[in-house]
Order: sequence, then C-alpha cells, then structure tokens
Amino acid sequence: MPELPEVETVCRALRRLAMGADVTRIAHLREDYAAAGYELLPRFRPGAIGDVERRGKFFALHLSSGFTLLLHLGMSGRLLMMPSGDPGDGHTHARLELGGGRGSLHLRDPRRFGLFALFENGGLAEYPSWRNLGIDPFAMKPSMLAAMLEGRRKPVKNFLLDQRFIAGLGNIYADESLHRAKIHPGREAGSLGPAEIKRLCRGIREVLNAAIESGGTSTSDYRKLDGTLGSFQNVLRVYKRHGLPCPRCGTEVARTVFSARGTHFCPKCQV
DNA sequence: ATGATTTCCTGTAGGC
DNA sequence: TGCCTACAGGAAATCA
Repeated sequence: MPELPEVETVCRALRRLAMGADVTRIAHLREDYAAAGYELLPRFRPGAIGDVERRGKFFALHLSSGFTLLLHLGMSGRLLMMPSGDPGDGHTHARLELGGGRGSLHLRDPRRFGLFALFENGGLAEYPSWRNLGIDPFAMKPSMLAAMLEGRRKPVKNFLLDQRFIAGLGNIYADESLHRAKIHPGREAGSLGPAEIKRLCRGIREVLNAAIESGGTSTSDYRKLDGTLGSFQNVLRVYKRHGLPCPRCGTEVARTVFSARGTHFCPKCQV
C-alpha cells in the first residue's frame, strides 16, 4: 500500500514529467470519489503545475490558476501517466489531461480508499486531514519523538500509524522501522527509553530512505508512475515474512494484530 | 482526552 | 476445479 516512499517515488517522477505542464481538463469519472471540492469542478480553470508537494502520503498539485489538487492513494490507488485519449478502465476515477502532448494522469483505485479533492485559493490549508498532519519523519529529532511518546499508553505500533504524530508511515514501514530499532510493536509508547527512541528515529529514517532508493514496495497494488514495480518488497526484513527467518538472528518471524493491522516482528530480537 | 473498535470497498487467497 | 468466505488496510467516525 502506498506509504511515504511510494508517494515520494511517484512525486519525483511527476515533477520530472508534469511540472510546468498545463492541466487542461479534469475528467471526474466517479463523483462520489471526492471528499472535498466537488462543487468547485464546474468552475475549474486550467493552469500550469507549478509545484508538486508531498506531505505524509498526500500529493498536492498547485496550479497557476489558483486551484490545488489533493490526491491520496489509499491502499489500492495508483497514479499513472497514460497517453492522451486512453479512457482508463472501470476503476479509473479521475483523469487529468495535460497540455503539450504530455499525456494524461489517471487516478485508478479499485478499493476506493483514496482521495481526489479540489481546493481554491489556499483552501487546502483548512482541510482537516492535511492541517492535522504530524511531523515529517526526515525532520524528526529524537527529542521531538520523545515529546510525542511521553505519557502515551497505546502500543508503539499504533502510535506509528497515527498520521497526526508522524506523517507518512503505514503498516509496512512501521513494522520495518520497529524491527530495525529492535523494539517490540506491542510496547507501550510512553515506555521507550532514550536509546530506543534514538534507534527508532534512525530506523524510520533509514528504512524510508532505502525504500525511496528502491522505488517503493510493490507487494500488491502499488505501481510507479509509469506502471512498473518498485523493488523494496525484495528486501523487507519482517513485513509479510511470518514463518521465515529473521535476517538478523534467524528466529521465525511472528505475526499478530495491533490496531486491526497485521503486525510482523521478530520475537527474539525485538524486545 | 485518549484509545479501541467499526466502517468503507473489492480483488485475492485460502479452505472445502 | 469451482465456489464461497475471510482477509487485506488508510483514515474517518463512532464507541467506551
């Protein structure tokens, strides 16, 4: 499922291929696939893509005409660069036509947990799930993580999934980060000591960087902008590897459930 | 206020 | 082989 590294991968490709291009037309093929801004569509005015911003797992495309397009891939969403004129399929919920023969951006999302929303004149800043996003994991210092963990009783796995604290981690990278930091996912968040907090901070940063280098994790639906697969699924250490040996100590990776999410960890080296 | 649970949705894996 | 059920999960809503 697309998390920070997947969104960042697509974002970088988008900057390369679409920045400066005009979004000439929005084909909104499924009107219930928008949590905000549907009423603005009739007023939409074409504009050049000036900046492609990523915060957490969101993309924001800022257009010169004053509109901002906000996208989230949910769990089965793909953003694909397609040739102009390609209609997409039954799961293609929106198409952004680009000027200058640059093609068309398709938002395809079978399970429809994603988001396509339109804002005008900075209205995005008021959008709750954007406004309430937590800190960027790359800018997170151990002291900042410590302050957020302080007094929290919930399992650290649940904490890592909450976008209001740290923006961009999902199930895959939460599990992988905890394994790198040698912390058991069920540990009470507020119980982590300074050394553990430091390891977690570093583990998060390192796994996200490595995954971006690999173009993201294609375990199921995720694809890059050009439709090809990322490769980080080949080097995962615990996620979906239950029953296989921990790459660090050889113990069988275990699986349990936290926060209604499958959680994978090494029962020996994560304490 | 905090944390836990439920809901949305559909393709796919697993069981019989 | 084919059918059916259960499961996967991001984030908002709801519940305790």
